[in-house]
Amino acid sequence: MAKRYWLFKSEPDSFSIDDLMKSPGQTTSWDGVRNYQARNFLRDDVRVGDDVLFYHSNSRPSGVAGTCRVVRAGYPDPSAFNPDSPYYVPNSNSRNPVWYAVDVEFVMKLSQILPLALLNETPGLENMIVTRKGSRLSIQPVTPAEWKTVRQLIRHFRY
DNA sequence: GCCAACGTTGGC
DNA sequence: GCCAACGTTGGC
Repeated sequence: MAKRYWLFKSEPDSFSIDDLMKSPGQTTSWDGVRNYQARNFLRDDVRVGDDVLFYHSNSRPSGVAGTCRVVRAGYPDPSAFNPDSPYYVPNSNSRNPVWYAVDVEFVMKLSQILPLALLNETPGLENMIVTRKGSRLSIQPVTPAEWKTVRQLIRHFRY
Protein backbone atom coordinates (compact mmCIF):
# COMPACT_ATOMS: atom_id res chain seq x y z
CA MET A 1 0.00 0.00 0.00
CA ALA A 2 1.44 3.32 -1.06
CA LYS A 3 2.31 5.84 1.58
CA ARG A 4 -0.05 8.77 1.88
CA TYR A 5 0.61 12.33 2.86
CA TRP A 6 -1.35 14.61 5.15
CA LEU A 7 -1.48 18.03 6.71
CA PHE A 8 -2.62 18.22 10.33
CA LYS A 9 -3.55 21.59 11.78
CA SER A 10 -3.00 22.60 15.35
CA GLU A 11 -3.11 25.92 17.10
CA PRO A 12 0.34 26.19 18.68
CA ASP A 13 -1.17 27.79 21.76
CA SER A 14 -2.84 24.48 22.47
CA PHE A 15 -0.34 22.03 20.92
CA SER A 16 2.78 23.00 18.95
CA ILE A 17 5.63 21.19 17.20
CA ASP A 18 7.69 21.92 20.34
CA ASP A 19 5.05 20.21 22.45
CA LEU A 20 5.35 17.17 20.18
CA MET A 21 9.14 17.18 20.55
CA LYS A 22 8.76 17.23 24.31
CA SER A 23 6.11 14.52 24.45
CA PRO A 24 7.02 11.08 25.81
CA GLY A 25 8.68 9.18 23.00
CA GLN A 26 8.15 12.32 20.91
CA THR A 27 4.77 10.77 20.19
CA THR A 28 1.28 12.03 20.81
CA SER A 29 -2.31 11.02 20.34
CA TRP A 30 -3.84 13.33 17.76
CA ASP A 31 -7.17 13.57 19.50
CA GLY A 32 -9.98 16.06 19.87
CA VAL A 33 -10.90 16.16 16.18
CA ARG A 34 -14.62 16.95 16.08
CA ASN A 35 -15.37 17.37 12.42
CA TYR A 36 -16.88 14.55 10.41
CA GLN A 37 -14.84 14.94 7.26
CA ALA A 38 -11.62 15.03 9.26
CA ARG A 39 -12.86 12.11 11.35
CA ASN A 40 -13.44 10.04 8.24
CA PHE A 41 -9.84 10.55 7.17
CA LEU A 42 -8.55 9.55 10.61
CA ARG A 43 -10.80 6.51 10.79
CA ASP A 44 -10.51 5.26 7.22
CA ASP A 45 -7.48 6.60 5.42
CA VAL A 46 -4.59 7.56 7.69
CA ARG A 47 -2.17 4.65 7.98
CA VAL A 48 0.98 3.77 9.83
CA GLY A 49 3.99 5.19 8.00
CA ASP A 50 2.13 8.09 6.41
CA ASP A 51 3.95 11.43 6.45
CA VAL A 52 2.34 14.49 7.97
CA LEU A 53 2.96 18.21 7.66
CA PHE A 54 2.52 19.73 11.11
CA TYR A 55 0.73 23.03 10.47
CA HIS A 56 0.41 25.86 12.97
CA SER A 57 -2.92 27.63 12.50
CA ASN A 58 -4.10 30.86 14.10
CA SER A 59 -0.49 31.87 14.52
CA ARG A 60 1.91 34.61 13.45
CA PRO A 61 2.64 33.56 10.90
CA SER A 62 0.55 30.49 10.28
CA GLY A 63 2.34 27.80 8.32
CA VAL A 64 4.20 24.52 8.32
CA ALA A 65 6.22 24.04 11.51
CA GLY A 66 7.67 20.60 10.84
CA THR A 67 6.79 17.05 9.97
CA CYS A 68 5.73 13.94 11.80
CA ARG A 69 4.85 10.37 10.97
CA VAL A 70 1.86 8.19 11.75
CA VAL A 71 2.73 5.38 14.17
CA ARG A 72 -0.77 4.19 15.00
CA ALA A 73 -3.75 4.18 12.66
CA GLY A 74 -7.26 5.29 13.59
CA TYR A 75 -8.69 4.17 16.91
CA PRO A 76 -11.60 5.46 19.01
CA ASP A 77 -10.67 8.82 20.49
CA PRO A 78 -10.34 8.27 24.24
CA SER A 79 -10.86 11.96 24.94
CA ALA A 80 -14.44 11.66 23.75
CA PHE A 81 -15.13 9.24 26.62
CA ASN A 82 -13.29 11.18 29.28
CA PRO A 83 -15.52 13.54 31.29
CA ASP A 84 -12.42 15.43 32.43
CA SER A 85 -11.30 16.14 28.88
CA PRO A 86 -12.24 19.37 27.15
CA TYR A 87 -13.06 17.15 24.17
CA TYR A 88 -15.55 15.02 26.12
CA VAL A 89 -18.73 14.22 24.23
CA PRO A 90 -21.66 13.30 26.46
CA ASN A 91 -23.58 10.22 25.35
CA SER A 92 -20.59 8.86 23.48
CA ASN A 93 -19.40 5.42 24.47
CA SER A 94 -16.71 3.04 23.40
CA ARG A 95 -19.13 0.49 21.97
CA ASN A 96 -20.22 2.98 19.38
CA PRO A 97 -17.31 5.30 18.83
CA VAL A 98 -18.01 8.44 16.85
CA TRP A 99 -14.66 10.20 17.09
CA TYR A 100 -11.24 8.83 16.17
CA ALA A 101 -7.61 9.61 16.89
CA VAL A 102 -4.26 8.52 15.46
CA ASP A 103 -0.79 8.59 16.99
CA VAL A 104 2.02 10.60 15.41
CA GLU A 105 5.74 10.71 16.10
CA PHE A 106 7.97 13.74 15.65
CA VAL A 107 10.24 13.69 12.60
CA MET A 108 11.63 17.19 12.20
CA LYS A 109 11.14 20.82 13.07
CA LEU A 110 11.81 23.57 10.55
CA SER A 111 14.28 26.30 11.52
CA GLN A 112 11.38 28.72 11.14
CA ILE A 113 7.75 28.57 10.10
CA LEU A 114 7.21 28.02 6.39
CA PRO A 115 4.43 30.57 6.05
CA LEU A 116 1.09 30.06 4.35
CA ALA A 117 1.88 33.12 2.22
CA LEU A 118 4.73 31.20 0.61
CA LEU A 119 2.56 28.15 0.00
CA ASN A 120 -0.02 30.47 -1.54
CA GLU A 121 2.42 31.86 -4.08
CA THR A 122 4.15 28.60 -4.97
CA PRO A 123 3.27 27.14 -8.38
CA GLY A 124 1.86 23.65 -7.99
CA LEU A 125 0.20 24.32 -4.66
CA GLU A 126 -2.81 26.16 -6.07
CA ASN A 127 -5.09 23.24 -5.31
CA MET A 128 -3.59 22.32 -1.97
CA ILE A 129 -6.46 22.37 0.48
CA VAL A 130 -4.71 24.62 2.98
CA THR A 131 -4.18 27.30 0.34
CA ARG A 132 -7.86 27.41 -0.56
CA LYS A 133 -9.69 30.36 0.92
CA GLY A 134 -12.00 29.49 3.75
CA SER A 135 -10.65 25.96 4.14
CA ARG A 136 -11.11 24.87 7.73
CA LEU A 137 -10.46 21.17 7.39
CA SER A 138 -8.01 20.19 10.13
CA ILE A 139 -6.99 16.81 8.66
CA GLN A 140 -6.17 17.23 4.99
CA PRO A 141 -4.82 14.89 2.34
CA VAL A 142 -1.72 16.16 0.54
CA THR A 143 -0.89 14.80 -2.90
CA PRO A 144 2.54 13.26 -3.52
CA ALA A 145 3.30 16.13 -5.94
CA GLU A 146 2.34 18.70 -3.31
CA TRP A 147 4.48 16.94 -0.72
CA LYS A 148 7.43 16.97 -3.08
CA THR A 149 6.94 20.66 -3.80
CA VAL A 150 6.80 21.50 -0.11
CA ARG A 151 9.96 19.48 0.49
CA GLN A 152 11.67 21.42 -2.28
CA LEU A 153 10.60 24.70 -0.67
CA ILE A 154 12.03 23.55 2.65
CA ARG A 155 15.33 22.64 1.03
CA HIS A 156 15.58 25.62 -1.29
CA PHE A 157 14.82 28.23 1.33
CA ARG A 158 16.65 26.31 4.06
CA TYR A 159 13.70 26.19 6.40
C1' DG B 1 -9.74 42.38 17.27
C1' DC B 2 -12.20 41.98 12.95
C1' DC B 3 -14.76 39.46 10.03
C1' DA B 4 -15.49 36.09 6.09
C1' DA B 5 -16.25 31.44 5.47
C1' DC B 6 -17.72 27.38 7.17
C1' DG B 7 -20.29 23.46 9.74
C1' DT B 8 -24.06 22.46 12.77
C1' DT B 9 -28.48 23.03 14.83
C1' DG B 10 -33.19 23.30 14.97
C1' DG B 11 -37.76 25.41 13.70
C1' DC B 12 -40.94 24.86 10.34
C1' DG C 1 -35.75 19.05 3.26
C1' DC C 2 -35.00 23.97 3.56
C1' DC C 3 -32.66 27.57 5.44
C1' DA C 4 -31.82 31.17 9.05
C1' DA C 5 -29.37 31.60 13.15
C1' DC C 6 -25.61 30.54 15.59
C1' DG C 7 -20.93 29.18 17.12
C1' DT C 8 -16.32 28.27 15.46
C1' DT C 9 -12.23 28.58 12.62
C1' DG C 10 -8.53 30.96 11.13
C1' DG C 11 -6.23 34.57 8.11
C1' DC C 12 -5.04 39.02 8.50
